[in-house]
Amino acid sequence: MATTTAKRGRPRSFDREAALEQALRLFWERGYEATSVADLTTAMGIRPPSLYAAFGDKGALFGEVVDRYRESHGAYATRALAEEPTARAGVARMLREAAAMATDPDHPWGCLLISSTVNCTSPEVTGAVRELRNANVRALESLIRADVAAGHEPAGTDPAALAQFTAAVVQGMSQRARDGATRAELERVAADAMRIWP
Amino acid sequence: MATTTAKRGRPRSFDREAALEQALRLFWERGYEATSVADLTTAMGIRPPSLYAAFGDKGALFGEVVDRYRESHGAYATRALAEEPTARAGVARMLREAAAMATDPDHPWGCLLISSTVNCTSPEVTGAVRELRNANVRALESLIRADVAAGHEPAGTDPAALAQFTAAVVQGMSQRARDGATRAELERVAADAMRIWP
DNA sequence: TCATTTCTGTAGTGATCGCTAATGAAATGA
DNA sequence: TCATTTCATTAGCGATCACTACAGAAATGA
Repeated sequence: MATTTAKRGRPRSFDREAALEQALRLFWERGYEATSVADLTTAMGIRPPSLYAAFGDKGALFGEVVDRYRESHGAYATRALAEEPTARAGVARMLREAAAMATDPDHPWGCLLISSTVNCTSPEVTGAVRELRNANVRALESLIRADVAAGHEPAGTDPAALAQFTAAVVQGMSQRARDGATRAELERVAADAMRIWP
Repeated sequence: MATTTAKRGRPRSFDREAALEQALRLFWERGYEATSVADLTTAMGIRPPSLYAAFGDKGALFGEVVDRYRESHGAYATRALAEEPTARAGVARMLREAAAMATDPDHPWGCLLISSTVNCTSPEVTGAVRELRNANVRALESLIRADVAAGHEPAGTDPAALAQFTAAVVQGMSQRARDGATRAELERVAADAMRIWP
């Protein structure tokens, strides 16, 4: 594994996790393609050979950044859907927290999974992150469908349509945050979006 | 003006409008930054000096592309809001047509004004197009406000919130289209979004 | 102590970026 | 005809792209 601690030879002189966090911030703010390896090494405080030895290449580093993002800043969505008693309550909480996350002044605005691979020339990178987004839509649809089957939602509920609508709103909120929309404005968008539930 | 016909000297040997349309397609599909001048000259069928003589530089060419887009593929939104009798009817039509436009197989998916400058390193280009988006939100808010004042919408209507919500949905639909959402799926999103109107 | 292993810093690689100098070709007006 | 004007072509500018060969430095086990 890339994260195992070396037992022999000269030890790494930088904090791998701290360097990864710097890379995450940079990719979040500028996107995959617009972030150069020179930008990364400067922000991470290391030289190119150290980056390549520790992370492979730019694409593999971005892959680790995506994983780290999903387990940290992006984990609120999975948590909201898993912890709330119904899909409806989960989506409401997810949208509410998305408004707060996307406008948090402590980190770049918007969602890394949504913005960082827009206009990316690498089909592999673009496709991998797109697949994560589309998988999230399918997972949400399944969650709603299960809730309808269990009688937690009205029989007229359309799981696919609700999932698509929710995805569009979340992704639109991310873009609006990048354009300067405030947390209050996006919380209002989130609350309005919930009114379409049957 | 850049569009006036030359009266003396060797005439231009290519169709400026046709070349501009090719540039529009490329910028629409790949975004501003990921489209290189070499890509552009190949698609436009000209050599770099001809591009620079006719359009200035890459940024100016993109500016003309944006203008052309707003007057062609992007004009449906302004038309919808201007031609329908109420803001509500205008927004409903705009969202419906946005679903069709964003998934039209005859051109790149999504909206050029929304996607082409995401992750762009030029503050001028990014800022100019962001301002167009934000101006559209403000214009929609004013339209709704005027409609409320004229009694065409219920007194409880919140123009700013409705404009933000509509902007988020439109921008989310563009992103979903780029991820492969179908016209029918986005038309359903558009129809659902209208249900939040009072 | 010393060979082995792994990391770090210097200094690049070839490719591509946006852009342009220089020259010749094709039109005009006089 | 012929000077003038404008465009097209070739070729290449310096800067930056992702990435790496190489050598020295710092740890290990024997």
